[in-house]
Amino acid sequence: MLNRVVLVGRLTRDPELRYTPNGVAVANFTLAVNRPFTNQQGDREADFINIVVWRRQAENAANFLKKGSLAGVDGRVQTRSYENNQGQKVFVTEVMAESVQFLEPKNGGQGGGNFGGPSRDNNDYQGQNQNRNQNQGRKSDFSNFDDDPFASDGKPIDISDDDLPF
Amino acid sequence: MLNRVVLVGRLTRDPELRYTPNGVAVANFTLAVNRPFTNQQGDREADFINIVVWRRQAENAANFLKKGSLAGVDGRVQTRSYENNQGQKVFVTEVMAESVQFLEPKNGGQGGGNFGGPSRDNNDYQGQNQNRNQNQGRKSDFSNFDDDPFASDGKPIDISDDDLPF
Amino acid sequence: MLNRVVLVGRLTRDPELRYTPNGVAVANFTLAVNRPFTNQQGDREADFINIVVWRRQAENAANFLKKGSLAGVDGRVQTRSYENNQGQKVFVTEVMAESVQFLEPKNGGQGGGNFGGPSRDNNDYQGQNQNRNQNQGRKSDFSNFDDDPFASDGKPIDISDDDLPF
Amino acid sequence: MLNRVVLVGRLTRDPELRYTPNGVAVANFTLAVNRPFTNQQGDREADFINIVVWRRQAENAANFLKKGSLAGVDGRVQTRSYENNQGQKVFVTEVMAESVQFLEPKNGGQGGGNFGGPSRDNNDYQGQNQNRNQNQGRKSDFSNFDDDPFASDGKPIDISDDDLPF
DNA sequence: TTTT
DNA sequence: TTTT
Repeated sequence: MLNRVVLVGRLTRDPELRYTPNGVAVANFTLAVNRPFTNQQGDREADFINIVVWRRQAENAANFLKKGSLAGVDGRVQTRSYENNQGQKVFVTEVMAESVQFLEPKNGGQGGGNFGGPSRDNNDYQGQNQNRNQNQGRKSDFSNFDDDPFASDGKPIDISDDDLPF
Repeated sequence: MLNRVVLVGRLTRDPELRYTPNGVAVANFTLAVNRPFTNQQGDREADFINIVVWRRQAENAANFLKKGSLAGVDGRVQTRSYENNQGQKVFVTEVMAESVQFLEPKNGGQGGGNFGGPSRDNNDYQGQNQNRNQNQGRKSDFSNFDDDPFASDGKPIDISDDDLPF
Repeated sequence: MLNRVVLVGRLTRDPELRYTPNGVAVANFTLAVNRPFTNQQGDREADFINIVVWRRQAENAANFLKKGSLAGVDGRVQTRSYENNQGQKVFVTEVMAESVQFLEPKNGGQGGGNFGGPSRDNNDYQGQNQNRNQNQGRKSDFSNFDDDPFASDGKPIDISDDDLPF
Repeated sequence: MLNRVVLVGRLTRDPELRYTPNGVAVANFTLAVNRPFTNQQGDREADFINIVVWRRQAENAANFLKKGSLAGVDGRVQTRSYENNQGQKVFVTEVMAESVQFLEPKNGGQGGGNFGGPSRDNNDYQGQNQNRNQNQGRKSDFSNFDDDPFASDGKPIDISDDDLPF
């Protein structure tokens, strides 16, 4: 069933990176998303939405995002519950990010790096594209960067899993 | 900042309709949205997402949706907090629905009624469309229904606020 | 960069299924999505949005959807261009569906079957879920169907790739 | 019926601002949205998506966005057709933006201004919020940056129609 | 506290 | 006809 969320906001704190017993990376952070309207007192409020990311993207988030970073998230709303130390059931609603976009420019550059997206799917998608885009020939040229995924000239960079040194 | 959620799922209970002291209608319900994947035990889980709707749409939801109804929601993620009777701060994340779509067929019909969308905006949008669509002339012909908003021939129907008898 | 579309509408024609030279399935169909407002003449118009689906989901679409079916789509907006027989460049905008949801009830049932979602990812997601949901234990039970993926009792069914007999 | 698009990308040219005979502002621009995957040649392609905005937001777009600007769009997919000078029917698919977010930082600032959202609705929403958020009182505190589009007291700023000097 |  |  359809379940889709897209958010753009700022991290309220540095991402927390952890590993499951099986060694899978998970990162948590909170996105403050300003509301497009003001409340009765004329103040602009924000929603504070908890984000969870897994695997490579969790590590990317931990490496590239920090408190205050502007980020975009594309994912799903998920709910779970647990019992707290008082034995009460606590219900949690959070966003499971399938892709995280880094929107903060670096070094006065024009910003807009992006990481995330399915890693294994990559090949599937390429296969698809190979067929659909044969008449297209339009490409963007994010060329010539090596180890440092953020070029010093401030150009926007899309960081796919394959480009990253981890 | 961008904050958009789209869900399709089933109501876990009848909507609860209330009125604020100022007489504004608010409805609450929970949408069970089945996950597209199964867990390690091979079970398909669901997310249980709390929805809030306001005003006319709240009343429409109360009138047209019930436990088990298939519904679509387009809205925003919102968070708030309150203090419970033990003096603990409880954080709540819910979806403020801007439009609710009724996806349950009625009377063996082919379903797909839709209500919601901005009521006041309607005129604005019409003004826009009047200009943009002058070359279009394509319309959908879900015609000829009168009082019963769900035509007996099972044709899909969009129920705008203006069509509804309240 | 973020690119997300979610649609619910009805097929204007049966899906067209084709195969690329490499044997990859592609299906095309058009979704008529009624606008939530009426035009100046009081008519409700619709948008006719071209959808492309790949691989297993293309075959599912061809098998389970037909003209008039109510369907949901979660995907991306894509553009491409080609040269027509008059040598003119034609620009095309369509939606590449990543998941397609079947919203048409069968046999007077309460509808809401869903197919699609990443096939290979399935395992990744399960791995994730195995960790996140250990306190959850909530499951939905789509049990006991065999060859015909649509149970005769009209229960809603999520058709994952693995469940399908192809 | 559900129809929702969210995009983040860069303008390929300055927005074109026009006025209808009735004096309603309309702006058009194209958003280049880089794909999250590379094609078979290893090139990263982009989708070039045409955006239409109306009224105040059209004027805001014309004033605040230019070729190369990073922008977010929340809107609907719309289709229309017209007859070209050769008498051929041309089909057009574009995104009608309901809100446009300015994501380009100004003068090395921390970026993320946002304009758009319904103007008339503002009051409606406030009325709603007045009731829902009485327990909230949380505001976001992105403090200590000055340069301009961000107020000196560090308050987060969404540029709503009312705040703008036109 | 969960739907089909 | 495309952005960074």
